[in-house]
Amino acid sequence: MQQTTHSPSALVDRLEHYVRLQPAERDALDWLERGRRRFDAHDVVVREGEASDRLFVVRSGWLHASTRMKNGERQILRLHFPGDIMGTSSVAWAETSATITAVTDCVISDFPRAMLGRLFKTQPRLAALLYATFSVESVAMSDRLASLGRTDAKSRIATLLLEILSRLRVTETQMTDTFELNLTQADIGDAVGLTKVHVNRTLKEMDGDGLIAREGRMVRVLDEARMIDLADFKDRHGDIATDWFPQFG
Amino acid sequence: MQQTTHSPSALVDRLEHYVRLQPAERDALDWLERGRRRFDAHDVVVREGEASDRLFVVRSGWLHASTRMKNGERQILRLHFPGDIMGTSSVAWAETSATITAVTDCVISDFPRAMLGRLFKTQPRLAALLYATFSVESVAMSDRLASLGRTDAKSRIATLLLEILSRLRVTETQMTDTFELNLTQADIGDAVGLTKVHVNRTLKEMDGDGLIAREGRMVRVLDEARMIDLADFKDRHGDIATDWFPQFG
DNA sequence: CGTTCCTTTGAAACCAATCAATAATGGTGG
DNA sequence: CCACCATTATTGATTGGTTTCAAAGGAACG
Repeated sequence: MQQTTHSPSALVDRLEHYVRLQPAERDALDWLERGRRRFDAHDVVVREGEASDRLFVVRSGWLHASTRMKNGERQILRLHFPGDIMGTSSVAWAETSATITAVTDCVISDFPRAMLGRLFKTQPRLAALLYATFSVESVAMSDRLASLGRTDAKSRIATLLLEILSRLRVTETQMTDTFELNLTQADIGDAVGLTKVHVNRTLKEMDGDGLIAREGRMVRVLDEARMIDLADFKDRHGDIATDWFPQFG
Repeated sequence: MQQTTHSPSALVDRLEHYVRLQPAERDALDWLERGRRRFDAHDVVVREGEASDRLFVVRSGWLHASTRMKNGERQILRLHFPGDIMGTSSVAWAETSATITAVTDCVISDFPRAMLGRLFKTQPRLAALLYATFSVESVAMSDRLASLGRTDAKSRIATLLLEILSRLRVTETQMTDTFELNLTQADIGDAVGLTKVHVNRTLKEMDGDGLIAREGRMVRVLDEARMIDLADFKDRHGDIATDWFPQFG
């Protein structure tokens, strides 16, 4: 089970990782997390193609966004962790573009997109911050695209593991090199474009290489430097530029 | 060569495809396109890893954003057409995350990210619109991710061709089923994660199937319905939801 | 008109998928 | 607490889509 933060708002926690927020800004964000909803692992939060004008904030747990293809195969598009905003395609369309599924038991909040409109009006600095974090996500997705398009199985899985590790470290400051991998091997395959069989063989190989050690669902990254080199990994979850943001107030 | 619009601003053109803009909003956008710079085909606009605090607007021509991997391979991350904003990773970092290269001769404008900050403050409705179009791009990238991860060569190339066609139709209203494909087969391979050799064989096969017809660089989509079915293609460049935007003024 | 880039084609090798089956694991109810 | 069931992990043999290597035409350009 994920450890959750003790702040009233996971989103505030995540964003304060980047900038110090004003009380009024914290208030505005807290509004986005008024409603709490609980989901069990494997529950579907929203289904691809459903009408929705809502966005979601992850308070605790892991989820993923996926799409189902005509041939029956599934592609996991992104993983979501505490502090993430999900369902941003709702800002562009009346229907969701992906299915959001709980990976672990989790707690999420949801709010209507109109609330985002109000926030853009009243809190321009927050709007800029949301734009910047969206950009971070977009670049992280580009990294994954390059990983799928131009690297082999071992590198793809290494990229995924490193990305998870990096993202977890944002909200769990005490994290080191071990974490609970809440995904099945089939899930991993759907995330990186491989079959579960080949994921299994590749994990075994990485284990044998001394890159990782596995014990049940716990994964320990034994040689992070070598793995970063193997995957050509770039950590996108460090600091971001905030100098261009409009002044508060 | 691409036909360019005759409006003073390609960005305004593209955004008015979604909402009717106020004069003050058009003015604000025009500011982003003050500086004009011309590039020849194959010129590099910015290189991955370079320091930059600027964003770009495409006025005419095609470009692409790519990244080079340690093994020497290249992945084309996205294509850019007139009206697109490029280099958005500058809103998050001091260094560019991708190399932007001119595919054709082109004209682009650039502006510092601080100008975006001012726009977020003074034009919240435009900020919301930029957020929404960013979301469109992000979903289009998700589509490409699923295409690379879970479909074969023919479907990947079909997806790419349909995406180009769809995007060109946004700014070139008279477009039908024929366009000049300004990419080499090696470029196409770098975009969809295949070798140029296999791209060649696959295009030939699609030609033989009656899906497309080629004449030099001109590509005609002969059976768009079948191609959409083959690629499981979703057109993301239609209308977007604007109801949640804050009121102007 | 030569040079360079791009396209096209063939043969062989390879990484990952498929097919098939067996072991672990975890949760559930009696 | 244990038997049972469903899910997940693991392994082997085979197939196949794509890459690699190599080389020859074509097209564009100065």
